Amino acid sequence: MATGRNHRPATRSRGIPEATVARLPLYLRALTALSERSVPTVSSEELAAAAGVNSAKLRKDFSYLGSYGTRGVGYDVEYLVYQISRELGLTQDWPVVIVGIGNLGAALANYGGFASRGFRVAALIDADPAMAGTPVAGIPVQHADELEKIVGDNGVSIGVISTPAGAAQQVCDRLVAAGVTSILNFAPTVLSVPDGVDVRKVDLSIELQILAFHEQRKAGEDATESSPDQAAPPVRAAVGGRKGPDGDMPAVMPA
Amino acid sequence: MATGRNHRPATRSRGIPEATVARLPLYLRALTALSERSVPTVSSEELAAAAGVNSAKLRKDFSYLGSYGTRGVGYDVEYLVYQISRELGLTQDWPVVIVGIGNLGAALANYGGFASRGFRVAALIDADPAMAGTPVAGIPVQHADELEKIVGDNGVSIGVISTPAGAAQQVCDRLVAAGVTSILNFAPTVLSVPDGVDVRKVDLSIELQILAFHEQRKAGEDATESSPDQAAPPVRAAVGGRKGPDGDMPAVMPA
DNA sequence: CGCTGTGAAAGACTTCACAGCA
DNA sequence: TGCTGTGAAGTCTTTCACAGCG
Repeated sequence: MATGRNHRPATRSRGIPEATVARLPLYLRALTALSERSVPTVSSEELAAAAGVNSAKLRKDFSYLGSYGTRGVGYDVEYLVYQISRELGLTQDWPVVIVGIGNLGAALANYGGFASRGFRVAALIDADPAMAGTPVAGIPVQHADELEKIVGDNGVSIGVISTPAGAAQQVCDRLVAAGVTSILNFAPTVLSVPDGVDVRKVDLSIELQILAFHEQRKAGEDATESSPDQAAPPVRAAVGGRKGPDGDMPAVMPA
Repeated sequence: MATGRNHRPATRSRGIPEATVARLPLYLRALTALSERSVPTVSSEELAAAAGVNSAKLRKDFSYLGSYGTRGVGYDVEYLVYQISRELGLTQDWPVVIVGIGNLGAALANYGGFASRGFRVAALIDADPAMAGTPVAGIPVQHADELEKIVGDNGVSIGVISTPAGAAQQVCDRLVAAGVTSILNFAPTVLSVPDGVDVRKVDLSIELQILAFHEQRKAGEDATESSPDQAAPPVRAAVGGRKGPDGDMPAVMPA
């Protein structure tokens, strides 16, 4: 999923597997909920259920962090919250900027899940001068001209891009030039960045397309693909002799 | 990433690997951009760069769909757009409902990436009666009481949940009871659903936490973890003898 | 000759199953 | 006894490298 650099390319000794890192936030969320309910300890089975994974996976994941459980008992909730937070780097403060304050940017600015982890929204930035000064989620929007100054003054190393696709690469370049080394990209574009900069992306429509794929499968299990296609299947340019998936292909193939 | 059912649990004959399915939307996006620029053909190398993957992976992915390229030439852009769309089930119309019209719900309603694929926002639903009737992105918001009727009348099989975490499971249950079999969940909760229902989740803060993890790594490469922790490391309840990751641990461990 | 399509090898991740400690 | 921690096995994914077709 990450578009950024390859982590742990060769050595891989004390490194935590990427798949495990990606699940730590899930565990943390489940543990935080338990903590709020003052639950003192939890078994791998219970915690796994709360996080939506299976217990073997969870135990294996935790084994990369160290031996933080007690055999016959389970895990101490508070202690584990701390250990995972520390591992994820959430015991320190991360100032972030959000660039592009449309609906999505506003949603992000308002999102409680940032503040409650180590993230502090240092600034909201938008290219529209009309927005400058308007507070969103209690934070005044600043003009894009200020970007470099804001990043520098606040020591921002993480930037969030929620601009339209067309502006994303340019914003990205400026963020990187100003010193940002991690970027979360919501714009539907592939960003190119120099080595040493991490990019992760969230594309709102990709997940939906994956669901559609599986949904189609379900529907196709009994009825053999109903509904006439609305777009005429474009016949392949010059060459012939395509070999598609032989099974379920009605009258779509260009002879 | 998916919280839903296991796809292709045993048989795995004509199935496309899940990892490939997850990349098809990326290829589709890159191809669509090429198509708009009227580029007729593209090599695996070029397309891979545009999609942010490597070319071997791309060719392997396409090999699961069939032999749609021309050796010595590359892929026909239009033809490939069609084939991938079909494979993903995007040649048909997918009515979706979005439940929870806060900032995020509004952002989703306005998001162009849905409509341009096969997705049609059939309705926006919110629990707040004050919002009923207000149009968002040109679509009037309807009250949650109407949920079952809307889903039934429109034959909705995909639902998007952008409510607060507390409401998500309940909304999910109602969607499923009304006939929805695929759910995209933006609320930071693990949803439980019956077999046969797919859930995918997008958690805005998880990606940020993963970035923080890597960012911390970068910072720790030279200086050995500065800044005094703001929260006192909670000492483990009763038992002692924890064995953490030996290497980089300053004065954090509970003796 | 150039680029696709694909076996085969390598690598990453998950699951199993049980030894071992509290 | 009960549950963690973990080697080992199994599965999925990526990468290599080259045969083969246009």
